[in-house]
Amino acid sequence: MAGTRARATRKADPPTLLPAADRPVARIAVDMPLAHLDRPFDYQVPERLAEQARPGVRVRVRFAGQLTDGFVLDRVDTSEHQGRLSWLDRVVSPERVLTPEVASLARAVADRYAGTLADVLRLAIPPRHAATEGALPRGDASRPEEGRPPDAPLPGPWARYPAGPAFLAGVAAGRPVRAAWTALPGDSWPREIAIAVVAAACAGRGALVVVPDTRDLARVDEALAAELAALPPADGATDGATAVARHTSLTADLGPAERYRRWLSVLRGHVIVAAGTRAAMFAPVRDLGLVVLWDEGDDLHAEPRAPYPHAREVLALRAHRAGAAALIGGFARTPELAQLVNSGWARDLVPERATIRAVAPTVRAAADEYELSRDAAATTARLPSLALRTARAGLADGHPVLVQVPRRGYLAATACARCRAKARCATCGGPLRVTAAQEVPDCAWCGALAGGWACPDCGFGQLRAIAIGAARTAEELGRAFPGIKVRTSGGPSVLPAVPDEPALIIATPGAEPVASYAAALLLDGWALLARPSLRSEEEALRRWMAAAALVRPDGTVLVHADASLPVVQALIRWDPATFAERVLADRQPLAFPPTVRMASVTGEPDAVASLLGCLPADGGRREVLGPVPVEAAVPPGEPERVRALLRSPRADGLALAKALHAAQAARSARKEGGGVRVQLDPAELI
DNA sequence: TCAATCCGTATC
DNA sequence: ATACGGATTGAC
Repeated sequence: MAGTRARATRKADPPTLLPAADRPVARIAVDMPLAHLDRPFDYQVPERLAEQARPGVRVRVRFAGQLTDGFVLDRVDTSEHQGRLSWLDRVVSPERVLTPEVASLARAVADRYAGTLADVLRLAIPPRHAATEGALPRGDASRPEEGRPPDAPLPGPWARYPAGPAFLAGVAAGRPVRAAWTALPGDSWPREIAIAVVAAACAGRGALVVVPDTRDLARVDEALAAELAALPPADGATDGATAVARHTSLTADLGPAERYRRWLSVLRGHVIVAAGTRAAMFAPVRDLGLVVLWDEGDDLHAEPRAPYPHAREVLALRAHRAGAAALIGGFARTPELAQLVNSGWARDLVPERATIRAVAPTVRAAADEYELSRDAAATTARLPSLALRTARAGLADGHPVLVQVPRRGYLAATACARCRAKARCATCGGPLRVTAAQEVPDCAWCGALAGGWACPDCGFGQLRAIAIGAARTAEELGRAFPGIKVRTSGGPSVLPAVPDEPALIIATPGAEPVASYAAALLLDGWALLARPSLRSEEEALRRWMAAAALVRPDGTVLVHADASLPVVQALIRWDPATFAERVLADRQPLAFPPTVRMASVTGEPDAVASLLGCLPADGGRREVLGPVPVEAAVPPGEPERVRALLRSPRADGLALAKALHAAQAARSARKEGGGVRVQLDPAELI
């Protein structure tokens, strides 16, 4: 002993430490978001932790000389590792927070998005709150199937969809039926979701509902409470609270204690249904039988933290792996969902035309382009007379009238100065942009200069920048309708609902108060369509339909856009599914997502170049566009940023993600600095 | 000849 | 990240 005293830095393991008799090796997912360390590490389980160190528990381990958090993935007999194993330092809590289902889902999500398991686990598992863990009743709740299984729910509002009853029966039978749902206008969608959830509960399975925001969540929550309360309590229920409280809602804005309490009640099986916003997509619902995604086109479903997973993708992956049913939809539809239908993964769940005619308002389009283009700041001239007449008639009916105004501040894009077709790069199809710094427009994707551009539609040779005029609409309308109450909803102050009385309700998209409107005016639709985004059309349609869905069946919707445009036709016909299919078909020959897999690499020029240089060779099917400078203004002193796009066939998506992961691993192993952001399926490709 | 420092590499 | 090992440098 005395001989080793001099080696003060050496950590002397107490000689009393003995390995566990049973499976003495723990495989640990260490909380270390470095790409080259994204794999399990083995540790020796000391005897004293033999019982506690079960798969799924949080632990502390000594990793690279410092104590780090981690999760036990597995307990095994032996390790493949050549060197000596460290001892597991501490089991933080006996709670098995990482279930096998979520562990393997998180791994799949990391692989899909070129991210690390550690990053995904941080999104999936909320921070621990020790006091809450102790306060909540321990152990498993009784399973619903202990009693007589309740009768499958009656289709109710689902009978309005030809495929509705069959879908519901499939869910109730525990089959992995998957639907791409186009919801009928009106306010019955929360109840439709709740009924599908009840069907899953009848099969003794859990359900998970993800919605974009807390407003939608409140409505789903209410519907779930009503529909689940109607279920007979399970006969075998051991405590009254368990039998009644069958669902919970999860949002990020709850405090840490309440957030963890509700999440634990899902984990422990006290509730079998969870509804929530984005982060709930990883909720450890037991026996998952159904996942639901509402308003699948809302960009809130895209997680802004690495590795930037999208709720649609995660829930589809999850349903697939768990053998659960899936209900994905909204009023509108994205080409991504159309792709899921095309590939055969999901089946259409859409209403028939006769039903739509009966419940959807009449939609009319008024372009008034000439008037608008002459002077965007003109006052009442901005409101076509038809709009004023529509509003007046609606108010006379004794109901509120909704006015949807796009938000300000959209980026400048370019279009043909004559026919207004969006200007695209001749080389790769990306959008053209004009910056103050240069006279010749260039492509935002590949950087190719577009000197001598000519419009492919009309042959005109001049571009114009597109920007949106001020939205002084509320003021103008107030003047046009003296004596009528004008209320606004949007930005920081969102009205959840308004009473059924004559009033003008001015709202930005997504902030429309729930009401039974006599009419809706969808202003500046042409400007929404001119946004420099690949998604401008589908996004415009989504916003229009969300507003139009609040209008009474005998009401009128007036959209401020050219009626001959397919996207406007889709609104008039209330047929977002066909439109999404068409958008998808249009993107095929252009090699645009989602018909191809795209990834973006953003960061300082050197870092992006080095990452691209680290990419392993591929079979030549991968394409690199750029890098080009990022358009966004750089604060003084900040380094310039560039972006490269990678494009590959869909079938090579996993290989693309793997290559990007490998490139990041090579860079992080070499300690190369400079933040590089790697994003698969980037939301905006401007 | 020894110690202080640098660089590269592994992290169970 | 950080910590360690091996190589390198520099002072006695």
